[in-house]
Amino acid sequence: LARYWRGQGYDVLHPIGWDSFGLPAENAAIKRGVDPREWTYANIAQQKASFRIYAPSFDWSRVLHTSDPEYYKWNQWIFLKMYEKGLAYRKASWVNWDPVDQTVLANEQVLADGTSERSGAMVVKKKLTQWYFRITDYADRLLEDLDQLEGKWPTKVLNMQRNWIGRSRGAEVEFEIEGRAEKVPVFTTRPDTLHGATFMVVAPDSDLAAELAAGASPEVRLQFKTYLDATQKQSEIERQNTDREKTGVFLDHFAVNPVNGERIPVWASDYVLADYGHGAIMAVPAHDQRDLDFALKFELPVRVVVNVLDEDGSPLPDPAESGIATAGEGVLINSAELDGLSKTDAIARAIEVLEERDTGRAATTYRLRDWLISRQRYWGTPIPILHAEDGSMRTVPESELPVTLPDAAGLDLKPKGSSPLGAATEWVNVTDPETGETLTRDADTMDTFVDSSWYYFRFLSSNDPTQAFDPAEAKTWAPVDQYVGGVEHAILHLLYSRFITKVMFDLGYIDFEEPFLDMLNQGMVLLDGAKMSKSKGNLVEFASELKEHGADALRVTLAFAGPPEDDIDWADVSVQGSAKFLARAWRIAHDIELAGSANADFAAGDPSLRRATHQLLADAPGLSESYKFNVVVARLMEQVNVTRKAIDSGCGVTDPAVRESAEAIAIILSLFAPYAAEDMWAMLGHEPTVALVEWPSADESLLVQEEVTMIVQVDGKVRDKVTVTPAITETDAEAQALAAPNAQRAIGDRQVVKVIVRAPKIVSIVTKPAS
RNA sequence: GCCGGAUUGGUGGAAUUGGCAGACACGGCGCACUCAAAAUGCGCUGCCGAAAGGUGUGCGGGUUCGAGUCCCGCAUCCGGCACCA
Repeated sequence: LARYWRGQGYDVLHPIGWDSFGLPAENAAIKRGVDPREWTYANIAQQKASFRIYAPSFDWSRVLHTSDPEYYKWNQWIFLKMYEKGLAYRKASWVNWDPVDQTVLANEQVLADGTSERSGAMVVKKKLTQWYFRITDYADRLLEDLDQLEGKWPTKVLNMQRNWIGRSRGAEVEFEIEGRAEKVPVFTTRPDTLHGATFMVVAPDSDLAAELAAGASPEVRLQFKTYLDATQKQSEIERQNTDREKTGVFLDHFAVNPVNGERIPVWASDYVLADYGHGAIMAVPAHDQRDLDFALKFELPVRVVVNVLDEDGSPLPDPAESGIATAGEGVLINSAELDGLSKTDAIARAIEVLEERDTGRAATTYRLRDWLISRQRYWGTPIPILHAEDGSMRTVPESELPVTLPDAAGLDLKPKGSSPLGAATEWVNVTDPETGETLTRDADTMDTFVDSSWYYFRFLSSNDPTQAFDPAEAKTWAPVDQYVGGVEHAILHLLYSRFITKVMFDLGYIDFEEPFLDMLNQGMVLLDGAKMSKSKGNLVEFASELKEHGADALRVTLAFAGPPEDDIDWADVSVQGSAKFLARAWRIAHDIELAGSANADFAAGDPSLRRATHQLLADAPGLSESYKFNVVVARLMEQVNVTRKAIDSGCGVTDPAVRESAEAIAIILSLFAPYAAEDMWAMLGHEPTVALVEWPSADESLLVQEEVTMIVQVDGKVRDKVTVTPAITETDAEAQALAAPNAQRAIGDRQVVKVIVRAPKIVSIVTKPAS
C-alpha cells in the first residue's frame, strides 16, 4: 500500500518501531537469566536484519522502541496530563490477578474462558489498590464516533467495540430497604415492568449483601457465609454457564417497591454481578427468564404486567405455568398509571413518575470498565508518582522526566506479587530537596498498552527530545490514513488508542478525534490449519523457501494467495509458481535488452498489446485501493502472458508496445517484487529507482474496442454469441440477435413475445409456445 | 441466547451497477525439446454425456427477460459478547 501511494505521487510516511516493553520479553529474559534490556535489544537487532531482507519500504530514520527512555518519558508525560485532568486515579478494588505472571490484568486481557491472555493461567480475583485511567468518561464518545468509521473500518471491529462498550439505556430506581436509612439503587432497562417486580436480588459478593446479612438472624448469616464461600470458589467457566440451576439465599430483609409501596423480599444470588450496574436488581419474573427461573425455584410470586401476544395475536401462556418469561413487547396491564401504554410509552411514563416522586431517573450503564494500568513487573514504564509517609501522593515534575528504570542487576525479577522495583532501595527512596521529606517512588509499572496507544503520534517526531510530538507535524500527517493490523487488536489496542487520541484532542494538541481513518485487518499465515510459529519449528520452511526462491517470490506468494484479509494456508500455496512467474516477467525485459531495441514512440506500437497494457493501467489503481492485490498479481500474470505471445508469435520483441508493456509490468510489479522490478527497470535502460516512478495513466482512447461479443439469450439461456461493433444500435442488435443461427434454432417454432436489448452487451429473447 | 461474517471446480481464489460463472494460479492429463531427467514451452482440464445436449455458485422458496450477486426461510462453519439486569 505504501509503495502504491508513492507511485500515485503522494508523500508516504511508513514507519516502523518496536513495542518492546512487556511480559513476554521479561519472562523470556528471566528464564535465561539475562537482563531484559539486553535480551530485548538483541532480539530487535536480529529482527531488524530479517525485516530488511523482505524489502518493506519503511522509513528507518523514524524507528522507535517503546522501551527507550526517550520514548517512555512521554508515557510518563501522558500519565501526568491524565492525572492533572482527573483521568488517572488510584482506587482499591477487586482486580483480575494472574497467578502465573503474578500481576494484575486489565478486563480486556482476561479471555472469555477466564484465563489470562498472556500466561493462559486461570485468573483469580484479588482486592488491590491500583492505578486506573478513566476511559468510562469517554464511553459515549468512543461509542458514538464509531459511526464515523462505518464503511472504513471492518464491520466486525466496529461491532466488537460496540459490544465491548456495551451501553444500556434505562432507569435507575431507588428501593427503600426496611431498617436501612439509605435507599438502594438498581439499574433496569425495563422500568415499564416496575409493577411486576416481586423481589430484589443482590450480588453475594457485594458490600450490600454483606451488610444485610450481618443484620440478619444467625441462621441466615451462616447460610449466607456458606453461599458466599461457594460462589467465590467457582471458576469463571462454572459461573458463566447460563444453564445451571439458580441458587440463592434469602437475606431476611424486605424492600419497598417505590411505585406501589409493595413489600418485596431481598435475596442474594450469584446470577447478579457485583461489578455491573449497582450490583443489585429488581426481579420481574414474568418478563425476564433469569428472574423467572429463580422465582420458580424459590416459589416467589410471578405477576404479569405486559400483555405479550404471539404471531397470531393471541396472548402467550402465563410464565408461571409455562416456565417461559415473556420478554417481548406488549400493552401494559396491572400497572396503575401505565395500563394501556405500549412498551416505549410506558418506559417514558415510568421514568416521569419516578422523577416526580424523586425515587429514580433515566440512566445509562456500560459494560466498559475503567482501564487498570498498574503492573507489578519490572519491564515497563515507571509510574511518575511519589508517596509520602502520610499516604499522600505527589507527581514527579515534568522537568525531571523520564523516571528511568533502575538497573536490573541485583534485582529479583521473578514474579512474586509485588513489583521488583520496590526492592531497588536506592531508586525507590527519594528525599524531597525542598522539604527534606522522605518519599518513596511508586514501584509499579504501566501496562504496555499505554505505550502502544499513542506511538502513531511519536512517529511524527521520533527524534524530538523536547516534546511527545510536534502538533504542526500532526497537522501535516495525522490522522493515520491507513492502519494495518490483526483483528486481535480489535478491542484492546484500538479502543485504548481511540481513547488517548480523544484525550489529546481535549488537551488541544490535535484537531481530530479518531486516530485511524481506514483499517485493514490482515489474515494470518497458517500451516495445515494451525498458526505458523517458531515454537513449532515450521518457520524453518519459510526460511528455506526464502533461501531457494528469494524474498520477491515469497512476497508475490503472499500477495497472490488471496485477499489480504483472509488467512493463508501455506500448504495451499506455491512459492515455486511465483518464482516461475517472476522469471517469465524478468525474461521479457531481458529479451528486450538482448534485442537492443531503442526507446521508441509508444504510439507506433501494436494496438492490441497497447490496449491490454492500458487496460491494466486503468484497472490496477482501483484494485490496489480496494486491497485486491491478489487480482493485481493475476492481472500482471495475464499481461506477462500476452506480452510473451506478442514477442514469440505476434508483433515481435522490437515493437514499441512490447517495451511499453514491460515498463508497465515493472512499475506495477514493484509493489510486490521490488528486487525483480528494479532489475527489469535497469534492463529497460532506466535509472534507479522504479519505486519512485509515478504510475503512467491509462490512455482512455486506447481502451475503446472495435469489436465486442454480444450475448444472445433465449428464455434466460445463452444460445449464441455475435461479434458486433460497440456502437451498435438497439434495433441492429435485436435484428442480429434474432438472426443468429443458434438463437433461431432455440426459438424454433415458438413465438417471440418480448426482446430486451442491452446493446452491445446482451440481447434477451423471451418466447412462448406457438398457439 | 444476542450480534457479526462466511459457504463458488480436486485446491487457493476471480466475477464494477443483476448481464458469457470459474479470470489468474496450484494440482492433474497430454504433447514438444532431451539418450534420459530437470528446467522451459505449448495444449486440455466444473460435473454428467460418445456426442448432441443437459446441468452447475451450501439447501428450499421468491422477484426478474436474466440471480453467485437482490428478497424471505433454513442448514453448516467461523468470530465476538453473554445470568450485563
